[in-house]
Amino acid sequence: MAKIQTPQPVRGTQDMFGETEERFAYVVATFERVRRLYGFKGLQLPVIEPTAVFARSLGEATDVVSKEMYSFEDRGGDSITLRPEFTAGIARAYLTNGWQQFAPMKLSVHGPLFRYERPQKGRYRQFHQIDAEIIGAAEPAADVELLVMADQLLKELGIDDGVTLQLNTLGDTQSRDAWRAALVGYFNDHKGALSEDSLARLEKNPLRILDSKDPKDRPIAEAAPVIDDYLSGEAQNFFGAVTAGLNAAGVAWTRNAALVRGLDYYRHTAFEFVTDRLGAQGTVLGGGRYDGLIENLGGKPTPAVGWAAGIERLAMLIDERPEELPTFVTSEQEGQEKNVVAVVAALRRGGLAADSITEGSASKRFEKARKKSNGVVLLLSASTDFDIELTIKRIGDWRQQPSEKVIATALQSRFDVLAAEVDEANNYTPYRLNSRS
RNA sequence: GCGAUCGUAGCUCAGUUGGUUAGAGCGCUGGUUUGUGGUACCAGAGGUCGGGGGUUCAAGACCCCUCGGUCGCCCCA
Repeated sequence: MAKIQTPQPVRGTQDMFGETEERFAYVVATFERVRRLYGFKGLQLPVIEPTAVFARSLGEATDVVSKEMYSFEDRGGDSITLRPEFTAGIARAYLTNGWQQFAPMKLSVHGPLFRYERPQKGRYRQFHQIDAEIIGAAEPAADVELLVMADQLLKELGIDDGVTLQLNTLGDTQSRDAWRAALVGYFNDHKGALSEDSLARLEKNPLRILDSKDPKDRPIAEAAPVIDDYLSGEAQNFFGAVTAGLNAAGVAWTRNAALVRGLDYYRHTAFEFVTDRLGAQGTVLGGGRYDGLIENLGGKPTPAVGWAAGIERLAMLIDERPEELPTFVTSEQEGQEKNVVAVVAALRRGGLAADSITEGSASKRFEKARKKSNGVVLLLSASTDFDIELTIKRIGDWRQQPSEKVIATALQSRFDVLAAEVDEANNYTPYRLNSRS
């Protein structure tokens, strides 16, 4: 008989479980809490969008659009793309749902994204981001609010240490275009000295030559025209207001005049929270202002700012998460399964995580319960039709604090007291024997 | 898409210049011991040595191809 081959997972995808999943869930939960503090509404969006949503907004020449999208024709012949980022889909939803009426809108999303890239640490083909956007707000206060929120999120995740906020302005469209033209001219004059990669960038995205890592390019990049010389007075004032706001809010930042973002839609504020703890994947959270995007999708000119952060990258940076384990219930003798079920149900109804073991010998049961528990094991030692005698075992400090017995009647009301007592044991407060009442 | 490196049990790894039946620890399963029960002991299950081809009397080891992981480049969160 031919052996059945188990299909391998798709390259660049991952199955998350245990510690990895705990970290992931913690990042999402923290984000959900923090975004509410700032009044950002949640969103649920489709994973698939018409290909045009991304092609028009990110820029046809960007790597994401030209070679990294999962695009396919569906059975109706429409070109569909698995979303490679959030911003374009949010802008599309804003327009097709007529959300202009709610502007300015503070929105947040999280979920899976797809890019066909070479996988490595912190880079996957299916990856996940948290994302926050403010649509319909032209004032620098919106940029500041998003950055302050990002800063608080990273602090609450405990990863602000070693992560720095790099900030730049790309100016308004006129400033950006003038600067870009100057850069192209400058780099063309130094074509001979540029690396091969940068020669390709000169055609596609000349701004990116500025943060090339190639030592050949560094001296040329460092002597290149700087955006500051091309900023209009308005753009200067805007950037000044953003930095003043950050200072007022106590958010640390550093200017990085070479910081340009990869996607075409960015204007004015551009920023990245970077770390050196993730190898080649230095950016942990990044974003900026994209005042031109909504127009590109057929809407009226609408100012907007936003950022996104990779959940996997954040999850790799946070401290170890203690696994959340339940209280365990087991019995000393055989034939107590029914009462074990009753006790576990009572604990769960009382809001406590609980589980049970009924298989195996008494010593194996206790051993297993001990290992899988949160440190509290309820040992059901005897029972009558009305009473269940339980011993509360606190693993770890049994020498100092002898385990104590509690008797619960089988009446439902009495189980509430039991739940409260187990809750106390879970919290390692001094245990108090509760006499039968 | 380019370069480098690695792949042996569920996990972490050992495996000599190619040489009998591929090992250890942890984990898992069963048992013994103990007895308000834990750190002891015994036994067992579990391996296409990533996959395919080649060299050889003989390949986990050497060669080629391929798949996958990791690290850079690129890109980006």
